[in-house]
Amino acid sequence: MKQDKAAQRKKDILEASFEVFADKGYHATKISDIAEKLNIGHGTFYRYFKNKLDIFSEVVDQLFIKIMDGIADERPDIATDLPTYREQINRIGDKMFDVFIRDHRIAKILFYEVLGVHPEINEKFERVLDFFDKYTEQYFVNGINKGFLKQDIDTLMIARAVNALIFATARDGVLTDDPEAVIKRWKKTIILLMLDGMAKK
Amino acid sequence: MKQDKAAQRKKDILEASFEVFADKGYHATKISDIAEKLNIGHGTFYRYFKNKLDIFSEVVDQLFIKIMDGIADERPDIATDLPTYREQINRIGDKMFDVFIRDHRIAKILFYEVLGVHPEINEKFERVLDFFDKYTEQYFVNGINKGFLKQDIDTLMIARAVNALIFATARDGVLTDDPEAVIKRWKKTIILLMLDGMAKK
Amino acid sequence: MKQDKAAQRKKDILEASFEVFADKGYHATKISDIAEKLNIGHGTFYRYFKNKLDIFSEVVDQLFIKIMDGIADERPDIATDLPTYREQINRIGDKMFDVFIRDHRIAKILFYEVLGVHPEINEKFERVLDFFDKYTEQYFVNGINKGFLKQDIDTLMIARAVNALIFATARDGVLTDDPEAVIKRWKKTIILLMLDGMAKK
Amino acid sequence: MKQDKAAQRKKDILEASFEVFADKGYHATKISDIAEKLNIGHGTFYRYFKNKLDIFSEVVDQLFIKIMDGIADERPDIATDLPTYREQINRIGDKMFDVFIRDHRIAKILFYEVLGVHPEINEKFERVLDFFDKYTEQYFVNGINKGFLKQDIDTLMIARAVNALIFATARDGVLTDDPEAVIKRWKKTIILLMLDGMAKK
DNA sequence: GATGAATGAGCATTCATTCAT
DNA sequence: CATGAATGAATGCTCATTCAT
Repeated sequence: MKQDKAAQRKKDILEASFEVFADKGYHATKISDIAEKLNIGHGTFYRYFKNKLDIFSEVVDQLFIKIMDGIADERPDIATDLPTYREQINRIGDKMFDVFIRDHRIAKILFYEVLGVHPEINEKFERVLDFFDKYTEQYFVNGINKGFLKQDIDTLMIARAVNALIFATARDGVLTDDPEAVIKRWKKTIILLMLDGMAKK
Repeated sequence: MKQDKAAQRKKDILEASFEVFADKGYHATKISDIAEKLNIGHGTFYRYFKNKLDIFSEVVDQLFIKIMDGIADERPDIATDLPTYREQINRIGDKMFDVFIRDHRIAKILFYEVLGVHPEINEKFERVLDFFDKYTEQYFVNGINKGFLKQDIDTLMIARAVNALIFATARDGVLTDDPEAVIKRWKKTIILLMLDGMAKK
Repeated sequence: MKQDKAAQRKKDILEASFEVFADKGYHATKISDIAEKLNIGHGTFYRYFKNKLDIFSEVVDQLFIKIMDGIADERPDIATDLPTYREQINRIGDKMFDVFIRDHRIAKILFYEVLGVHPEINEKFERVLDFFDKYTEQYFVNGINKGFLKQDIDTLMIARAVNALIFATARDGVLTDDPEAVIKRWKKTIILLMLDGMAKK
Repeated sequence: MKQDKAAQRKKDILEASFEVFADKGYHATKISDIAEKLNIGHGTFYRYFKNKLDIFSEVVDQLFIKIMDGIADERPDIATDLPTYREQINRIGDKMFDVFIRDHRIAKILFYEVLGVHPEINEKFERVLDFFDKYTEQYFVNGINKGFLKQDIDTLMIARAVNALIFATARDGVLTDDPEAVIKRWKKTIILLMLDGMAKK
C-alpha cells in the first residue's frame, strides 16, 4: 500500500516532468516548475529523484519505452510475400506515427531536447537507435529469406535508412496541422523508395 | 581599413565560438571561454555581438553557409540520363559528406546542439531544412523532365526523404572511426533505395 | 518497565550519536545518519531529543562524565609525602590517559568538535574545565598542607597549567600510533616540570 | 596600479572575513555576510576567492602569520645565563600574549573555530603547532648548551608542554575582563614550573 | 575601441523538523 | 509509540551582462 503510493507519486512526478521538459526544454525547466505543477514542495522531488539529470534520464527512458510499446506486437517474420509485406509496413507505420501524433511531447523531447544535454543521455539515445536498427533489420532479413526481397542488399544499412525516414516522418508530422495527410504522403514515399525506387523501368 | 579590422575581429570571434560551441555545447559554453581562446577581454565580445544567443545564431548561420558552399557548384539540371544522374548523385554525396567529415564540428553542432537552445534557432533550422528540400527537389524535377524518373512521384517528399538519409549519413560518418567506409555503404544504400528499390523484379 | 525500554532507547541513540559525531563532526552529521545506525526511523529521534543541538549537548555531557569516571576513585588528600605524591600523579595520569586512549572518540569530539558549535556548548566546556581546575587544585592544596610542596604557590594557576598539560597529552596520544610511548614521555615531562623544574641547581 | 587595487580588495575581503568568522564562526558565516560588510556584491567575493573554505584557509594562514610576527625578532640563542633567560621568557610571553590580547579575534578563531571545519584545516593547524614546538625547543637547546638548564631534559616534550601552557594562557586571557592580571599570574606560574618546580627543597 | 572588475539574478540541492498515519 | 513522507528555508556558487576607466 505504502509502496503503491510512493510508486504512484514517482509516476506523477515523472509525468509532470515529461510535460514540463517537453514544454520548456531541459535547461529552461526548473525543479520548482515540476513541483509547482503537482502542488508539492520541491524538496519532495528529491525524495524520488537524485537530481535534475536523473529525472530527465528517466523521462527519456519512458519515452523510448512508449515508442517501443507502439510496435511491440508486430513480428518481423510473419510476412510471406510482397503484398503482405506491403501491408505490414503500412501497419507498422500507422502504429508508430500514431505514438508520435497522439502525444506530441514525445517527438518534442526526442527531436528537440534529448541531444546536447549530457553525454550520458546522448549515449542512451545512440543505444536506442542501435536497437531500432537491429529490430528493423529483421524485417529485411525476413524478406530475403522469404525470397521477395533482393538477395544482396545491405540489411543493416537499409534498416538505418528506413529508420531515418521514419523519424523524419514523425518529426514532420508533429510540426504540421494535418498530420494524417503528411504521414500518408511520407508512408507512400517510404514504401516507394523501399520497394520500387524511382527509376523508370 | 578600420572597418576591415573590426570585421576581421568579428570573424575571429565567430570562428572561436564555432570551435567552443562544438566542443562544449551551447549551455556549457561560457562567453569567457570564447574570449580566452582569442586572448581578448570578454567585455570585447559584447562590442561585436548582442549576447550569447546572438552569436550562437550567427554560428548556426555560418554552419549552414558552409554546408551549402559544399554543394554550390553543382547544378540540378545537368543530368540528361540515368547513368549521368547516378554519377551526379555520387558526386553530390562525396562533396557533402566531405564537408561533414573534414570538419566534425559542423555535424557536432548541427546534430547535437542546434535544437533545443531557443525557438528562434529551431525555426531557423526548419527554414534551412526547407531550403534543402527545395534544392534537392530540383534534381527529381529534372529527372522527371528528362524522362528517366517515374512521372508520378511526389518530388518534395522524395527530396525530404533523401535529405533525411543524407543527414543520417553525415551523423553516422562523424561518429565512426572509418568515415570513408561508412559513407560508401550509405551512398550505395541511398542510391539503391532512390533508383531501384529492394523488391525483387 | 516501559520506562526502562524508553530509557534504553534514549541511551542507544546517545551512544550512536556519540559514534557518528566523533566520526563526522557536528555539522557533517545528519540526524538520519544516527537513525540509520540504529535502524530506527529518524522521526523517532525527535521523541527522545528536542533537536540536533540538544543531543550534541547530551553527548558532550556524557563525554565529560566518562572522563570524570576515569579518575573518580582517586582522592586528592591521601598523599602524605613527596614519594607517595609522585606515585599518585603517575596513577592519575595512567587512569586519565587510559580513558582517552581506549576510546579515541572522546578526544576526537573534545578537541576537534566541541568548540565552535554553539555558545551554550562552549560555556559548558568552560564550566567543565573550571571543575577540573578546582579538582586538580585540591592535590596542590593537599601538598601544601602536608608540607611537601612550596607554601607560596598559586594553586589554581598551577592546576590550570597541569590540566592544560594533561589535555595536551591526551590530544597527542590520540594522534600517534604508539600512545603508550608518547604518554610515557609526557608524564615524565609533566612531573619534571611540576616538581623539579629545568633549572640546574 | 590595477594590481595594487586588486590586492587591496583581496586584503579587504580577507580582513572582513576575519572579522565575521571570528564573530559568527565558520558555519554560521554566509558569504553574503562578508560581502555586505564591505558593501560589495557577493559575486565579487568569488573573483578573489575560490569558495568559502578557500577564504577560511587564508584567514587561518593570516592568523598564524600574525602570531609568528609577534615573536619574530626574538632569537632563541641569545640568553647566556639563567637571569637573562628568565628575562627572555618574560619578554616572549609579553609579546605573544600581546598579540592575542590586542586582537581577540585571533584567539577566538584559533581556539573556537579552526578545528572541526575541514581535515585540511586541521592538518594545517597541526603543522603550525609542530613549527611552534620546534621553535620553542631551540630555547631549551640553547639553555642546555649554555649550561644553565639540566642536561638530560627531553627538549621537544618540554617545548610542547610550554607551548600548551602558552596557548592555555592566551585562551584564558581572552575570556577574562582583566587580561593583564590573568597573564601575569600565568607567566609567573609557567616560569615557576619551567625553572623551579613546586617541590620544596 | 578595449577591458575586466563588479554585479546579482537565478537555481540546484540539502536536511532539520513536523505531523498524519 | 514509531514512522518516514513531506516540507521549504536557507545558501553556496555561476556567469551573462554592464559600464567606468
